[in-house]
Order: sequence, then C-alpha cells, then structure tokens
Amino acid sequence: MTTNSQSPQFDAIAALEDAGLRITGQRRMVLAAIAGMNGGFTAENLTAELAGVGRATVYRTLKLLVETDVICKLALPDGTPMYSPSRVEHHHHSVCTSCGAVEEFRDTTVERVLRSLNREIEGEIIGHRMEVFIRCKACIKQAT
Amino acid sequence: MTTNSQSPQFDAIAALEDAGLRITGQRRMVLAAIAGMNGGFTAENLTAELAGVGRATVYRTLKLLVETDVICKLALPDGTPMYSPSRVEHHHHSVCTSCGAVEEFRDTTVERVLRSLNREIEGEIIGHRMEVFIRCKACIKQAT
DNA sequence: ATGTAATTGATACAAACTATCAATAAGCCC
DNA sequence: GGGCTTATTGATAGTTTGTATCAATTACAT
Repeated sequence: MTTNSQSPQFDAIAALEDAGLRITGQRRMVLAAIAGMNGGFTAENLTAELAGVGRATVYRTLKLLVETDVICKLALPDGTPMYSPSRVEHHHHSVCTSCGAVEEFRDTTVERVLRSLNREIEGEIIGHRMEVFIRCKACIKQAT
Repeated sequence: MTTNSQSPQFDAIAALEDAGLRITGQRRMVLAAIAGMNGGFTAENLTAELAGVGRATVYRTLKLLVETDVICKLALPDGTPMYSPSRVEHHHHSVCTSCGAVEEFRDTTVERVLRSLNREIEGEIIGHRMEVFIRCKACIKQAT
C-alpha cells in the first residue's frame, strides 16, 4: 500500500526518491522551511531560517529541487533570483516587484503561442520562461 | 535638419543623448563593441574585447543601455545573464542553449496573452518577460 | 577658454553560487 | 540490528556578476 500524497512536502520527498536521491535530515529541513514560506523566497532568506543546515547544502538542495521540478527558480526584472514552490504542473509566474510575492498561473493561451512560434522560430524549441511583473493588490492598497 | 539613424550604434547615441547622458569615448567604444557582436553576449565577454575600458565602466554602461532600451538583459535557463542588442521595438527572445545565439521575435499573440491575463492576475501588470529556449539550426547540424 | 558636474578607473565590497575534501550518515545486504 | 558502500554534508576558499567609493578626469554649456 502506497501512502498517498498529502502535502507538497511529501510529494517532494517522493520526487527526490524517484530521482534516486537520499532523504537526509537536511533535505527534510529544507523542504519543511520551503513549505513554511508562501509565495517566493530567496536562497539567503531560506538559509537564515535554517540555522542548522550549511549554506552549501541549502544551495545544493535548491538546485536539486529545481531539477526535480519541486520548486522553480525565477528572477525579478533586474535579475535578482527568487525561488517558488511549484504546485501547478505547467505554469508561469506573476511576481510583485514591490513585495516579491509570487503567484502561479496557468494559461493555455501561452501554450498556443508557443505552438505558433514553432513556425516563426528557427530551430527546435526545448523550453521557455514567462514571468509577468505586477504590483499586487496589497502593495497598491498600502501605497494609498 | 536631423541626421537620420543609419546604424544601431547611432541610434544608441541618440538614445543616450535623449536621456541627458554624456557621449564619452568609453561609451562609444562599448557601443562599437556591442555592434560587433551579433546575437547575445555576456558582460565579461564584452569586457575582454574592451581592454581600454574599465570593468566598472563596462557594467555601468550596460546598465544604462538596458535602461534606455538599447540592449536587453536576459538569462539562460540556469540564470546566467546575457545581453543582446534591441532592434525590434517590443519583442521577446529565443536563446540557443548550446551556443548562446539570441534572436528577437515579435509575436502579437504574446500581447494578446497579456491582455487575457489582466483578467486572471490579481493586481496591476507592470511588465513581463518571455524567453524561448531553443537549439538553433547550426547546433542541430553540428551534432549530426 | 572656463567652470561645473558627470564620468571614469582602481579598488574594495557584495550577492549568489560552486569546488574541494575530509568527516558523516543513508540505505542496501545479510 | 550491524556492517559496507557511497552519497551527502559542512567548512572553507574560490568564482561570477555585479555595485559602492572616491579622487582624478573630461564632456559640454556658457
């Protein structure tokens, strides 16, 4: 009997196991800390929450989690890197440039665009990234 | 009588002047080097070509050129920053992940997607970024 | 030609990672 | 459960991609 997935954290452990990786205490701690963050977070942000886990390990784990699609790495307009847990299978991001809040959105129109690009772009499309920069409701309200 | 724009380099000088910036020898050199690159380039790549210009100045100039829309800053899937001259007014990028070649493309469908997102996204949309990662024809050919 | 303020370069600093490598600890086999 | 093998970790140093500082220089308006 396989225990079914109840939390994103649990799914993440399954994803790591599927990739043939070991489930260490540190990796559990990183996953727990990520589950605690809602929206986006920075690597140093996370490192600060994880006093018991070495900085190198935090970065290594983040990289693994990106590779196993547990989290996404994205960037603010100036390139500042951000991380965000993936909940929706194939999605894009809206990032509030004021507070850094990240939301996922899924828009089939984007996929349609990509198919139309197949005709316009030379070569083989192997991936894409789309980020929409916003000012979220809370930040608009606060500025009033 | 206004001299009309003949090269991207010339346009860039006009753009800098319009922004109230001074046209220095170093800025001219940076622009000339960028004109020499076709497709994308990295900042260090450019610094290497410009032995006569200080590293700080190269980075400062790149930032100015991004702000004045003369060039774009973009990123490979892993976040590695790349720069690319802007020729088309409002465009997106395809980046070859093998050789780093950057092409611009303009697709009105993308703009339509953004309008449709207005309904889906909470808050005010202030910008976006879209990059398509490809393997270009030349790289596909070479791998054969 | 002159004055003023923008620009530069050298250097140091900062942020976000990455490599190294000895010590530790998963997880498989029994 | 105990041992074995190999992945993983942490401390540290190094790398990449910038940014801050500040005295010296230079563009350009007058």
